[in-house]
Amino acid sequence: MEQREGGEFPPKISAQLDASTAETATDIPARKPARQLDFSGGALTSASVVMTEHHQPQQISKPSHPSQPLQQPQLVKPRQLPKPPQLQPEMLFIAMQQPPPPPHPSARPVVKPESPRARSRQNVNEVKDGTPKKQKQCNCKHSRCLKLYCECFASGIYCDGCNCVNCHNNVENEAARSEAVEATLERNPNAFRPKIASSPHGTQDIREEAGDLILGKHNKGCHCKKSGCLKKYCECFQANILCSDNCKCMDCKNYEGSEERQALFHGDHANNMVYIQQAANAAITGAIGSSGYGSPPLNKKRKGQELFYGSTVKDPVHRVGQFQQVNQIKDSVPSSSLSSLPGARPGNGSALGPSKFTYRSLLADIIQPQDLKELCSVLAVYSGEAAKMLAEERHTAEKRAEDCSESSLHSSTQDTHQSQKDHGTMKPLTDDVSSGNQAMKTSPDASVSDEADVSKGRPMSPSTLALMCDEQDMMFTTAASLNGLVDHSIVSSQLSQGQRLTEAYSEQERIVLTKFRDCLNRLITLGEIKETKYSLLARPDETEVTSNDTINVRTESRTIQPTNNGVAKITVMPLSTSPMTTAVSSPYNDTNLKISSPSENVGVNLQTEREV
DNA sequence: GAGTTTGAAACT
DNA sequence: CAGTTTCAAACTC
Repeated sequence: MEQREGGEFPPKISAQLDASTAETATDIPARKPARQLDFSGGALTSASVVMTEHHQPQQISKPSHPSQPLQQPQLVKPRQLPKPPQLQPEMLFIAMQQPPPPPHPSARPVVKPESPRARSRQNVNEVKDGTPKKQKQCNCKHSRCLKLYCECFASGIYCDGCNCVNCHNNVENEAARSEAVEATLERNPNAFRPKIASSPHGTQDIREEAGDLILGKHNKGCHCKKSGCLKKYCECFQANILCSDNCKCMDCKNYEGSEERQALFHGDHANNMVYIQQAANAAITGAIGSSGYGSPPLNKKRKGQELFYGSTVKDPVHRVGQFQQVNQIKDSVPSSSLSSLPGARPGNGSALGPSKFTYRSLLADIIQPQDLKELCSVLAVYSGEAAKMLAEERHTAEKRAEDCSESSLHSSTQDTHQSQKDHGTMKPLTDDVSSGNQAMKTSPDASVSDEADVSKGRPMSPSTLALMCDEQDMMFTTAASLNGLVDHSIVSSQLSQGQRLTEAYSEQERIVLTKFRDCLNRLITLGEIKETKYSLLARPDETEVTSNDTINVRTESRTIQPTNNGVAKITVMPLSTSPMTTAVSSPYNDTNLKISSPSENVGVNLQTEREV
């Protein structure tokens, strides 16, 4: 209710008729304060002019409308179905013009969401899971929805279906609305521009840096005093960004490394990993807006808790914390460049889009660029050696095949017998093969015999070959050929050179992938160790391991499935949900490695591709 | 759901 | 620019 004012003015301040209050009380249509009225005409012009040059220091560096992707969708109010369709294109257009605000006063306020609150909420509502959702409605009572207090207005959209009173933020009151926009722009040319500085590079960078911290920076900064910047009162917090040097907050706890902040995210949420992963996924996909993180598990703390440091703005702790964040950002990159960053702060440099959460890969410290290079080098070497070895073996096999062809007739019956017997022991053989190049040792001529349809004693069709993308298939044929079921002299003669090459590649690939798998397994183990460590640290109430604690050394199933088309999949399914996501690209053309985490809660899906 | 708290916006 | 008031959302009960 209108405790404070209602239709009454503050008793003591007679002359201080707030324009909006007066207007509200009297219901005078869109009348502006004297100042605004006086300049409305010229102000407009001036405002327009200003718009073209209103670049703020923080935003100048973004000629490419960084936030555009995020905001564009916001401009189209989902719930506006019944409303003027003609409006939306315009808004969209204006959105495109974002940096230079609408040149004409009549131009709808099209502007971008200004209030971080509005922005973040919108984001939440619209992009949470990639599916637009109904936007929250405002509840304005005294602003006629023509001031930035109103989320809708601040977002540059018409009110529609809101719970507001005496709303003028609609088509019917376009004139008043336009005036309000002008007035608002006059006061602050950036009023409708995003408050959170975003990446000048766009969302793609969000992906690229998903493994590290993703930062945004409030252009003006917050001025919180009592919330510790850990409640939604704080614009930074609401936008899920850390406070920056732009902020003038007191007792800020919204900085990287803040215990209170961590408690909020990890605290009583046993399943905090889910949130981490959500954030990671959000960052990766870039699908979530500034608050797409949803509602972080807010620990409803008591007031007393918020006064821990008692220090004022930007206390040393704060600065240290923020600096830590910077360090972490740069961690995955040669760290030499960061330590000397004067006043390095979150959001400095290439501030990324309104991201809400910062996630850092558990492997960030483990995997270094040079490691990847080395790995690729090793794999390349293996590949080369494998090729060499295969060539030799093939050569030997062909020789042997010639020799055997003479005696094959004699032994065919015997071999058949033998093969049936061996079938019983084939499993162990298969297992051996799956673990490495063992198969080739046990069946030197595998590459040759593989290409034959053993059961029918004739060459396999290309389609059949293509189907042989399963390791076990290869194992089977390998084993079968080993048993001499095939008349190599006949089969080999029918093989095309291309098929041979394909098989050779398969073997080669299998060797490389096996090595790569081993490497990944080690990597996973390291990640698990780290995760376990962090999991323990994340427990607010348990700083040390007790006898009841369980340190999860999880097991996972890993399978490797080489295929003939040059693509192999290594699927790792950890029991936990550690968000491992690392993109690996090799300097070598023939080893293009991808490690991704496509599923939300499940696990890691490691994919290895080789461009043949 | 009502009342309180909070901080941005608006204003002086 | 600083101080105050207004406002609506966030929060608490």
